[in-house]
Amino acid sequence: MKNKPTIRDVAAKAGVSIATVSKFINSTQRFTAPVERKIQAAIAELEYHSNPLARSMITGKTGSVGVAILDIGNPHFTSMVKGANRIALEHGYNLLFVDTEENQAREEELLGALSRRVDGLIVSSRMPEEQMDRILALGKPVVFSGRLAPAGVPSIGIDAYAAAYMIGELLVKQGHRDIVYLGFAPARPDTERMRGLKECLESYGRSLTRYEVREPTLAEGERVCSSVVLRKEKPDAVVCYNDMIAIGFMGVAKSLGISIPEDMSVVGIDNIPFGRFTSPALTTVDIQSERLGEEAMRLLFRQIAGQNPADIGHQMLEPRLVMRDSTAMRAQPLPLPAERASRKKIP
Amino acid sequence: MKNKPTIRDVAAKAGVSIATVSKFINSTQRFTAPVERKIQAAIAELEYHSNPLARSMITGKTGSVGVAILDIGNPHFTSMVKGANRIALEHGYNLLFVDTEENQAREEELLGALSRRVDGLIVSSRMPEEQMDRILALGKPVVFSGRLAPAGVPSIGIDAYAAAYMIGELLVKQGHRDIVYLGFAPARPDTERMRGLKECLESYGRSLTRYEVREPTLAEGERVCSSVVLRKEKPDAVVCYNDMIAIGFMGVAKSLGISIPEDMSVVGIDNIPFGRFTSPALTTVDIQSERLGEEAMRLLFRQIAGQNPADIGHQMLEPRLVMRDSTAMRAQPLPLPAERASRKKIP
DNA sequence: GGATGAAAGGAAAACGTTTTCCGTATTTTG
DNA sequence: CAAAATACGGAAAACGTTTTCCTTTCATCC
Repeated sequence: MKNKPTIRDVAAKAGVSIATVSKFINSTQRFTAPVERKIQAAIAELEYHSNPLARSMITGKTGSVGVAILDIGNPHFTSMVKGANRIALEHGYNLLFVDTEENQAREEELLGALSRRVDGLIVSSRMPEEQMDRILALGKPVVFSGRLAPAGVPSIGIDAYAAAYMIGELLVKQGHRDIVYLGFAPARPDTERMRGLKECLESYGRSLTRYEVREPTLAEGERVCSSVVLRKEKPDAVVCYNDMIAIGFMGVAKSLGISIPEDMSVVGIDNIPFGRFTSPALTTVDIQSERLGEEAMRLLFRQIAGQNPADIGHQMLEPRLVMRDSTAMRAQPLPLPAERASRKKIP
Repeated sequence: MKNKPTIRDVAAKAGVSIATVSKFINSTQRFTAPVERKIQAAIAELEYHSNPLARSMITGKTGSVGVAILDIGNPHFTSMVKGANRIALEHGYNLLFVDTEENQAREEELLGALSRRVDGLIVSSRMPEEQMDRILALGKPVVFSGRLAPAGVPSIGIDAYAAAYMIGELLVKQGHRDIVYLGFAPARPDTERMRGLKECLESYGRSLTRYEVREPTLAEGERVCSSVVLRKEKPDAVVCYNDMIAIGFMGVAKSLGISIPEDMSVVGIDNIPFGRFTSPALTTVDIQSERLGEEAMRLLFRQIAGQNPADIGHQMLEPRLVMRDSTAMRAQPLPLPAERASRKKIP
C-alpha cells in the first residue's frame, strides 16, 4: 500500500492493457462502456494518479513554467508573480519560481537547471545581452519582462520613457525647478526613465541632478536621503527609481525636518499598494505590475501553443500617473531666464 | 543541433558506455585519467546537461520542493517564501510555488498535482483537519507552517498566544481600558491571538470587543474602520489580526479625523517592512516571517534526508514586541472599579 | 451473405537516465 | 611469481508513461 499505484496496477485490476488505460486517461480513443467502467472503477479503487514525470519524459511537456525575478520582497515583483501565477493556473500549469536575490552569478546556473523542468520561462531580471542569448539557446520559449528583448524574442514592458516624462510634466506644471533623480543604473528601465525625465525637464529649462542608489530598496532610499537633503541647494522635488526608494526616502526626510510636499515633492514609480498609506500618500506612476505578469504569461503560452516567437514581438503597457499628496504646487514664481542660466544643469 | 544531447551522445563521442558517463557525472565511481578526460571533453563540446526528469524517474527524487501559501500579496508570506527559497537554494532545490488565493476548493487539487513533482511540501494555509490528513496521505514529507499539525507531523509556528499577550500587557501598561480586536476567524492563529489578548486583558479588568474582518487585507482594514470608530463608545485601542489590516485601518481613521495615537492606539501583528513607514509608525509584534520560512524548510529537509517525522515535532518561534509610534500612554487616570463594572465586557 | 471498412484493444518500442551485476585488467600480497 | 584482491568499465534492466503500429471484432454496404 505504501507504493504509489502505477498504470500497470490499474491495467491489471481492470483486466486490460496499459495502453488502453493510458488512452482512456488521455481520452485519445473511444472504448466500449464495460471497458470504461472497469478502468474507472480500478482507478477509483486504487486512487491512481498518473505520474507527471513519466508522462513528461515521453511527451516532452512538463506542465510547469518558470518565473525568474530579482527580489520577491519588492512588491512590484510580488504583484507580477501574482498575475503570472493566475494565468498559469488557468492553463493548468505550475509555477516554478526563481528569486535570484540580485545574484547574477547564480542566476544563470539556476535558470539552466530550471529550463529542463519547465515548458517555458519568464525572465524579469537584469542580465547582459550575451546571457540573454544563452538563455535563448536553452531552446525553451522565453518571454522577457520589463525590458526589450533581442529581435524576434517576445517581450513585454512598460513605457518607461513615457512614465518618466509624465512625472516631469507634472513637476513642471507644479512649478518645480530643481529636480533630483534617484537612479538605479543596473536596472534595465533606469536608462529610459532617466532619459524621459531629462528630455522633459530640459525642454522646459528645468534642472536635473542624478543621484545613485545601490539597491532599489527601502533601506537604500533611507540611506541616500541625507546626502540629497543636505546638499547645498536643496532640490524642489525628488523622483525615485521606484516606490520603495521613495518611501524610504520620505521616512528619513521627515525625521530630518523636511516637510513633504511643502518643502520638497517626492514621486515614485510602480504604484505599490502601500504607497497609499504613507504620509503623505505617495504620488507615483502605475505600471500595472500584476497585468505585466499576466500578459507575460499569455505571451509565453502563445509560444508554448506553437506560435512563432517572431510573430509575437514586443508588447508595451501604458503607464498612468497616480496623483496623491507627496507633490504640491511650488508657491514661488519661476525665476527669470537669466537667473536660470546660472544654475547647474546636466548636459 | 536542435535536439538536446543525451547521455548516449556523450558516451558515443567519448567512446565509452553510457553507464560510465553516468557514473562519472554522479561521481559514484573512479575512472582512469584518459577516460575522465574524454568524457569531460565530450560533455563540454556537446554542452551536455543531464535531464533531471529522467533522473527523477529512476531516483525518485525531483530536486524540487513545494510551498503552498494563501496570498503572496501579503508581505508576511512574501517574507516566508523568501526565507524558504533561500534554504531550498542552499540545498540545491527548486521552489514550486502555489498561491491558493484563498481558494479552498482549488487548493487540494493543486497540492495533489504538485505532490508528484516535489520531494516535499510546506503547507501554510488554512485547511480542515481532514484535508491535512489527505495531504499527508500523499506520502510526501510535509511541514505545516503557521499552525499545529496532527501528532507526529512536523510543524512550525509562532507563539500566537504570547504575541497577543504581550500586546495586551503593553496596552494595559499604557492605561488603555476599552480595547477592540479586529479578528479574522478563518485564519488559524486567530483563535490563539484572541485568547491571549482576552486572558491578559481580563486579568487586568479591561474590556475587549471583537470585530470581524472578511479578509486580512489593507482593503478590509479600511472598510471596517468606520464601524469601529463610529460606534457609541470609541475604543482606546485597536489590535489588529495583522499589519495589513492595521495599516488600512489607520489610513481611514486619519481621514475620519481620528488622531493616532492620541485619540486611539493601533497595533498590528507581523512586523512587515512597511510598518516603519506609516504615519505614525506602526507598533506591532515581530513574528519572524522570514525565519519561519527558513526553519520550515530546514524541518522539511530533515525529513527528506530520512529523519523520522515523529522525531521532529513542533517548533515554536518566539514573538517580539516592536514598539513604535501608533501606541501611547493614555493621559486620563484609570476609572474606579465601580465605574468599570458597568462597562461592557466579553464574558 | 461475403467483401469492405471502421472501431476497439493490445504488444512493444521509446523517452533519458541510474543502478545492479558481471567480466576483465591491474595492482597488491605472501 | 602465482594468487588474491581491487579497480575499472560495460551490458542490461528498470523507472512509469505515451505512442505507433498491429490484430481482432463488429457493423455496414451492395
